[in-house]
Amino acid sequence: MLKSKFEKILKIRGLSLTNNRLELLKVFVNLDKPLDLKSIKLLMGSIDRVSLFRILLIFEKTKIIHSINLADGSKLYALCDQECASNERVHEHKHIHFQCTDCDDVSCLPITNFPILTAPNYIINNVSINASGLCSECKNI
Amino acid sequence: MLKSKFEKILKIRGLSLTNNRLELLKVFVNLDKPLDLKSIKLLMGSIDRVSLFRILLIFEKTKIIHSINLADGSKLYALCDQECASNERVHEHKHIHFQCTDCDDVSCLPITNFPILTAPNYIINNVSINASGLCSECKNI
DNA sequence: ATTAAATATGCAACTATGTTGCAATTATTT
DNA sequence: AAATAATTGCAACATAGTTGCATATTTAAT
Repeated sequence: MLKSKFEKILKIRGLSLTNNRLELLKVFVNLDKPLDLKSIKLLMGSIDRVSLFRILLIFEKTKIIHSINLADGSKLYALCDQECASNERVHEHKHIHFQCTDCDDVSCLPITNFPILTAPNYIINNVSINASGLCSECKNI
Repeated sequence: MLKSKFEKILKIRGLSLTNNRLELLKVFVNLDKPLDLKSIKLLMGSIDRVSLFRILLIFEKTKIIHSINLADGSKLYALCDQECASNERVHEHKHIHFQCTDCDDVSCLPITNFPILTAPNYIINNVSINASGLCSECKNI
């Protein structure tokens, strides 16, 4: 029996194959954009709240997804790209999360020169940047 | 009857003088560092939860304080400095919130050159930066 | 294929932050 | 000092997130 790409993603990380996990994984892969809990709940149908939280947790631990805390206090969950998943150390993101103030969509900014911060007498190990404004689609409307 | 500096801060913003408001203001002014809700509750004694939230809200609206959403999802409330309070437009912060991974204290980074971000096809209006590492006190221990 | 062991699920119950409506209390105004 | 306006505390609610436990499902072993 052939394994789907979803089943492979779980198997590689040593996670057992369950309906809930496959369903949640499909939601993330098919939509491929950061989602808040409310959207995930809607898309997941009748899963138990606790089970959902537990799967989100284990997906985050095994780097299938990562969570994003925006500057406005809202929280999103998003699929990890290759860089996320391959980094064995701290789950650090050298990308910038951008929220469009028009369409509310959150995406990663295509930025090459991640700013390097220095401050006298401080040792800066981690920098997290969130930006907002108009995305490429909304700026032309 | 002479007005205390706390009473003046409230009066200037057209807020009526109440014990709760004066007490909360004193907490912020005397400690002068970002506080999470748990700490504020402890320091405030027997105030009702709802009243506390309402005062935090009105303090934020009148720019006595601002709230900080850290990259780890935690939320802090902190006194505004002059720049915050004088800015009539969006309550934008051209400073960087820094959390020490050793002592957990949150402070503002003394940074002069706030990085300017550009990305092709995006209009970036607001940039929020959180950093972590070792503060000036902990790095020497 | 069946069974045993390991794991995941759903439920009840709990904590924390945050919100709304309302009656009682406290500030401010006249 | 009285009338008006604003604030307070309470009950009740909503959402995010957690823990313990019995039941159900998956996986591993026979």
